[in-house]
Amino acid sequence: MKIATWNVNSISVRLDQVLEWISGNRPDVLCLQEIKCVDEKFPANRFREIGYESAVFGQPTYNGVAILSHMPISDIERGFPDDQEDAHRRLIAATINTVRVVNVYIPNGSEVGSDKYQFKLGWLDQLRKFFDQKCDVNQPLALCGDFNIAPEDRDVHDPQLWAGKILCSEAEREALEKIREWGLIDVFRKHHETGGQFSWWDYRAGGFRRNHGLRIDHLWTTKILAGKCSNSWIDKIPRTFEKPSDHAPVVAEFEI
DNA sequence: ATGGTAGATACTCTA
Repeated sequence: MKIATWNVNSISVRLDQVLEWISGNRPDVLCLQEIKCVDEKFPANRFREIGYESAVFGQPTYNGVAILSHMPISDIERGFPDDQEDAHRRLIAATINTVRVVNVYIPNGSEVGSDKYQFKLGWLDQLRKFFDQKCDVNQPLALCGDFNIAPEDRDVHDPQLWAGKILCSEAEREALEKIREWGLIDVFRKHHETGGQFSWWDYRAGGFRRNHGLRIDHLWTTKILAGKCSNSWIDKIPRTFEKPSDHAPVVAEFEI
């Protein structure tokens, strides 16, 4: 079973690239973030034409997440249980082939100390509570998405430059560590010890050309599923396309 | 210390 996650930064702009990538890679599950469209505008028919059904949780202009699969998608859950109607749409969960897939677009946080930073830390607390209340650590589960956090310095191209900055600050890393402590394993790190492997490069200042990136897109699984993970990698090829997303897909394969 | 780019929407906000 192959599971992938990709922040596409607008599904309407990136549709042809996503269709091409699916055709070339045939993931069983593809988690998308920042679709930036409402449910009615999501191109579900285009994915159905190539054999993929979708579960969508969109909103106008910002955020929005979706799960695609060519296997049956069941028990779809959208947002946190106590969300208000106007809450950011950043989480969708579903069960596919016995795996509970939790797809998240964790807030960016803007700048350390800002209101958006506080919102990010609060959202991470809510995510930990979501696992405590709604998920079973003894079952196969994958948390996938754009975490907007580089967990360690080896996930950062220039740790000194980024020290204490957004995506790398201590409080963000601690809040993410609390989620890991619920019972999740970074399956990319299970297969790759070395640093310098990134999933996001800023559009500005030639970030990709200079390899000035961060590893902020992740696939973390419960122990029972991590034990079956045969490989995980970041596919940098779509980042070389014309008009790319600023993120590359992250993939993991499981022997189930 | 600052600016650089991209996307959606509406002349600005978010990343």
